[in-house]
Amino acid sequence: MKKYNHKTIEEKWQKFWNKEKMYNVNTQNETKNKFYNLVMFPYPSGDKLHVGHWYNYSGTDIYGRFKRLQGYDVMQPIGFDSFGLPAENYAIKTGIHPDESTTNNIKQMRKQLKAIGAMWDWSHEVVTSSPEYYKWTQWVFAQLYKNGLAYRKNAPVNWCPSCQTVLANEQVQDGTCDRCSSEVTKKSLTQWFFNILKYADQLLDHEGLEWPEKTVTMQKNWIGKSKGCNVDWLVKDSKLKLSTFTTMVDTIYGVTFVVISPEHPLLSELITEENKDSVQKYIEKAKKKSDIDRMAEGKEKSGVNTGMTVVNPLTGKEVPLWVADYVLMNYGTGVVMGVPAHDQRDMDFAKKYGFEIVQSICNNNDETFVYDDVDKYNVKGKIVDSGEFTGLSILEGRKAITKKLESEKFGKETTQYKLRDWLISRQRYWGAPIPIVYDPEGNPHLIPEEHLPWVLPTDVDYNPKGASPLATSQELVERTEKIFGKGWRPEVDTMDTFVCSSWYFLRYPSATEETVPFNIETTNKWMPVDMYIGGPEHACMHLLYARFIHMVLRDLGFTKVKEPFKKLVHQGLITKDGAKMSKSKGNVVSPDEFVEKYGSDVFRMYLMFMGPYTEGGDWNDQGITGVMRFREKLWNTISTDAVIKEDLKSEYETKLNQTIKKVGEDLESFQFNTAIAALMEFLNFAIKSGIDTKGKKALSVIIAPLAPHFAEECWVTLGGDGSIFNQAWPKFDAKKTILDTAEIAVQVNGKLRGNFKIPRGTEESSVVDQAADLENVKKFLEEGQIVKTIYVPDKLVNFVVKT
RNA sequence: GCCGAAGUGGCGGAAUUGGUAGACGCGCGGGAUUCAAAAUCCCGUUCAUGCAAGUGAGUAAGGGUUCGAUUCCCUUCUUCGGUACCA
Repeated sequence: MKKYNHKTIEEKWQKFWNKEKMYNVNTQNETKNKFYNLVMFPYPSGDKLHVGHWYNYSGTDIYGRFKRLQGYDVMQPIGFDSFGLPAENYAIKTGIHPDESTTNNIKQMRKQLKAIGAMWDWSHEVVTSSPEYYKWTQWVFAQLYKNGLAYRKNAPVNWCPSCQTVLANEQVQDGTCDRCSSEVTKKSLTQWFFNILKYADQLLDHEGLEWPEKTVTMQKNWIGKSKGCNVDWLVKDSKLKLSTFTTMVDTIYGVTFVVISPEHPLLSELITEENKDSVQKYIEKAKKKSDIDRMAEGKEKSGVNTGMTVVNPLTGKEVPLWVADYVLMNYGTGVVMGVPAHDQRDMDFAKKYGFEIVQSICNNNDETFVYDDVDKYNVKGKIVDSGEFTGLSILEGRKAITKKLESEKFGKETTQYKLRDWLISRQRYWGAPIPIVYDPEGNPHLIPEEHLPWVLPTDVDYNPKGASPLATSQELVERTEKIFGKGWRPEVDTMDTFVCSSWYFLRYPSATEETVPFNIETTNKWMPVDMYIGGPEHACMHLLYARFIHMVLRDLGFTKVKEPFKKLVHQGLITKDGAKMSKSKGNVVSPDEFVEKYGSDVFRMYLMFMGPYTEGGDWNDQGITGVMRFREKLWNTISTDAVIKEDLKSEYETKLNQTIKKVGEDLESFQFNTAIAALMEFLNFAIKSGIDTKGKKALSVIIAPLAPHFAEECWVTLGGDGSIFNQAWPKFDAKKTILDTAEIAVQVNGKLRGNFKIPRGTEESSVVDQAADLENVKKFLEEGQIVKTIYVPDKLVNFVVKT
């Protein structure tokens, strides 16, 4: 028996896999059972890989290797999502070009990714900041543009007046700039949008996707479709009309005020002279507050009177028009009808400013209620004090009132979404340039495909004053004029990095192709992604954007596949001392020292043994010795000759079959912790019973996804041929997974009083008799009369005794 | 505020079509081995009580359904995550 030297052994096998190109997939080849195993690609940060990445990629690789052993042609690509803010900030700080720092970080991370010993297919690597990739990101933009899905409109950005620059949300701290602490304001810029709303209904349909229920719910809530009614209110002494959106038009007789958002474009025309000052002040104050600030103030409402009144189209009643920042401009119409009797927020507002509270609906017990759950009350309540509609059920009333409003042209049934169109413009340097140029009249034109990649200029000031960095490039202007003519100007904004990551899964299988973004035939062969693994924080952004872009390209005929990600799993978060790991907190745990000391196999097994994959957990290294001991014992057992003890042979068979079954099921469902526990249990038994070569081989194969280098070494030690990953997952005999004896628990009134063994399948009467005969059971049975006996075959007897 | 998830030994965690709570591992205690230590092996390890057999309590707290509840229902508390006051 040789000593197990993880360092040389792991190095040896990584070299072997590399040399044999074992995990490089030729996507041109025919395949009957492809398996596209995908993990969300990393951002190449200067922090390098931490244990959280290892956790993420270990689970991915375990699943991929498991699928390979099950006979699938597995493709498990990796790449880098390399455009983004951190590299740009680093450049501003150090003067090092983002391209240089990014390239260095990628080099570092490649090395670390290789140390995992994962079956990455490096032949299909993508780097989103390379011209070879972003050329096609620009092509994606072009497809949307040509099909009317990309358009320009004004949208506000965070603006630091002191730095003269646009700030990301994360750069705004309590309303101030995180660099210079001056107060951040809003500035309106013309920006590019993708019309994701057009796909809202399709995105709501998750049919056929094997996704966590929670994620589907989150996306549905994010899209937030709701049916309701727009109602028009005439403004008294004015020619203006205000439209409100409501999902509860049935309460329109209970309206006692109307509230308008401080950002509403018509607001300036809706203030009486005497209220001008106070409203102006209020608007100024609201402008400075971010949406998060507004929310942080909790239930405390604020508002101010415009002095105007509006007219209820059904009752003719005049109600006051107020301004309040609890009304958001970016949802509905930016104007809300106030129904304090049945809406909590309106109730809070009315109580604070003394508005009348008028009931217009009640439940079936004639009680009033706050209308916070549409579905709950649809069926239950009815309309009261509402003229001709009184007495109708809420649902009937809603229909009747909508109909009346429509016939009198004061309203219209409408559908609203919470989802907004996707703003893709960024006033940043380190991103894919938007492939647009403007003619001398300022009209946008798509840059023809022959000029792609429309390369990112290098002669720029990363920290410009007042405009996007690309605006400082002389070369970009010259290039534009040279190609398009005098007076033509380039677009200077770049694309949101989410655009880069919204189609990379289409690029992977075709990554070696230079003339197309992706080969349609290859795509139809390899898509959809069969398993997609990544953090739950991407539920509403990346996972929605990627589905959207995929749907657009699908509708344009580039793929026949309906949805990009068939199965989805979210790994849990690994924290350190309860906090997310970050350089700024100084709690980043590097995997490198553990890999050095224990090896990749032990380290990844330990990470997986910490708990369920989807839960994550707080990092500590206290238990890693247990996994280390497990590997040592397993190595000793496999590399030592032994025979199975005669008296334990049948139990051994059962245990082995049980373990093969259990480990297979657990790997399939990402319960790696219990898979490892089952392997440990089997090893503990095998040390007692002895194990033959057939058993050792089976054991090596089922542990291979978890400890790939170790398994390879076991395989050659056992005289196996080639790589263990060309073996098949062992079959188990279902009949042999069940022991022929069973243990019966005996309860009296549900309390355990004893147990005994029976041959499986013993007759009920016999088991009950034996149970009643146990000394400790007798004692309790004598205390009263047996009124009932419950028998669960091969499991339990419960005597119900009455005293 | 709203939405979602989760609370089990000293610690990480296991067990749910309702059927013996604490698998597996860490740690700890005892023993073997050793001149000694490390490593390794064996035994024990939810708490209380008892020499023991056993008994009582116990899965965040309180109630309910049931012969039987970590598992189902209601209420409350705590922690974590998400958040765009969605009319």
